[in-house]
Amino acid sequence: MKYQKIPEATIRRLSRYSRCLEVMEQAGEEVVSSAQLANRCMVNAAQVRKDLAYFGEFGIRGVGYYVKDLFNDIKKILGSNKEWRMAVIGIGNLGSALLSYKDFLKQNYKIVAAFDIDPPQVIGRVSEKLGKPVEVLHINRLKEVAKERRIEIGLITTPPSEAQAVADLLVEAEVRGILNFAPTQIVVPEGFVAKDVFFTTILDNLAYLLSNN
Amino acid sequence: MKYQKIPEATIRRLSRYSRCLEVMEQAGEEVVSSAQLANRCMVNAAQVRKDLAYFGEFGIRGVGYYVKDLFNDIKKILGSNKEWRMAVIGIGNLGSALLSYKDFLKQNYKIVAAFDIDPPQVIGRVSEKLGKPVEVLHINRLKEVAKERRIEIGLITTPPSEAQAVADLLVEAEVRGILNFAPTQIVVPEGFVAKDVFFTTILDNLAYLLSNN
DNA sequence: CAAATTTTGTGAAAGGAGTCACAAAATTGA
DNA sequence: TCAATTTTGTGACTCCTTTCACAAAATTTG
Repeated sequence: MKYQKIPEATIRRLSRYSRCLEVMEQAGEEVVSSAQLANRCMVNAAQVRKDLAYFGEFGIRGVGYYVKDLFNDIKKILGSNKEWRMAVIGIGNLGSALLSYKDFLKQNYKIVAAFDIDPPQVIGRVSEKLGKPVEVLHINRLKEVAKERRIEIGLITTPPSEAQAVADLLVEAEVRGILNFAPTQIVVPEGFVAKDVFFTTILDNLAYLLSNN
Repeated sequence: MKYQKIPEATIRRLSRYSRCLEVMEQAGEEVVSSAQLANRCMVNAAQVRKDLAYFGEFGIRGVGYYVKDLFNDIKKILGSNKEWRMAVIGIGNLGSALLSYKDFLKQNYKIVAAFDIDPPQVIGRVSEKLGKPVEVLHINRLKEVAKERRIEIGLITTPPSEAQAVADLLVEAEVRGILNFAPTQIVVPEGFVAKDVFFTTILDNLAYLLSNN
């Protein structure tokens, strides 16, 4: 396992394999071949093996992969075996949706704080749907609370005009991971990671495919 | 402009260029060079020119691109110049969020219908935030209403267990574009387009980057 | 009006990612 | 125990995407 740059596509696929393996494990399946896994995930069998090869040898020749072990190994690779503590900043519609997104969020991603800027009807409101209730706090408490609750990921759901300012606050609070839902590109310093989720890009993509088929 | 398969990455970047150009146009900028545009979008200048070259010649040598014209041309390419009429199926938290997502949705993507299965507290409820109010209807009216309101894109925000069934309904109703937010892979026949938005994949990606830096 | 400057459009080169094909390793069965 | 079978791990190949580099076209300047 000598070092190589790992393609982002590989990481995305690992996440997919992980989802499949979870289902298989729950279904009581014990062993899976690269061909079977590939089938379920709609990819090439060699692709599955190549992706895994970046990180080591997980299979047994002539047999395949032990579902349970592979599932754990992939989670370890992705870092999704640990619990990630997240904060939502901007409690409008999308922020509220995320706060009660139980069905969509895997158990290891926990929202443990929520912030907004002042609207009195929001501050202090409590979301109880996801395990422990989460109280909405004023944004000026971000730094203090981030430390206290060991927050590692911030979800930005403010209007675009505020997104970069919020990102700066998160950086200051040493929250190293940012997922930005506002339709504006976020910039963060070295050592931090920001991903933009552009809703519009996805729709534009769909529109293009619909227009040209 | 002879035919070539256009990479999906190109389409994603065009959407990005489009967003930048919109801002530039509003700022009153009239001309932009590939280098400037590339800078703003964090890509290579040759990349910008190559991407555009798939579709024709839009620039003037020695000058650059007219912001307004290029913006229009790209919208035409993407099919985002026309109005797209959408329906949300599954009015839980995420569905509700989408219904009032004004800030995040561009003007040409309009939600003109909302469906759910039976919960009486939801059916008949009206979302007014986005221009015209949208009443939540029972899912069994999907086919009829889809035709009536000329719906072209369906947004699936049901629990994962129902997602494929809803997709099948949309196919039956000849809604050709599907954006699926449920964490399960959707399959549609030839001639239809389905995109999955896996929230968890994005978070896994972030977790990986945070764990390995 | 011609030389200098700018910037596009594009062929060629470089770099990555995906697929193929097969040796190596494990198992099964006679 | 050994041949047949299965399936992994991986080098080689192919295909696709990005970057480079430069001729061609337009503008600006003296």
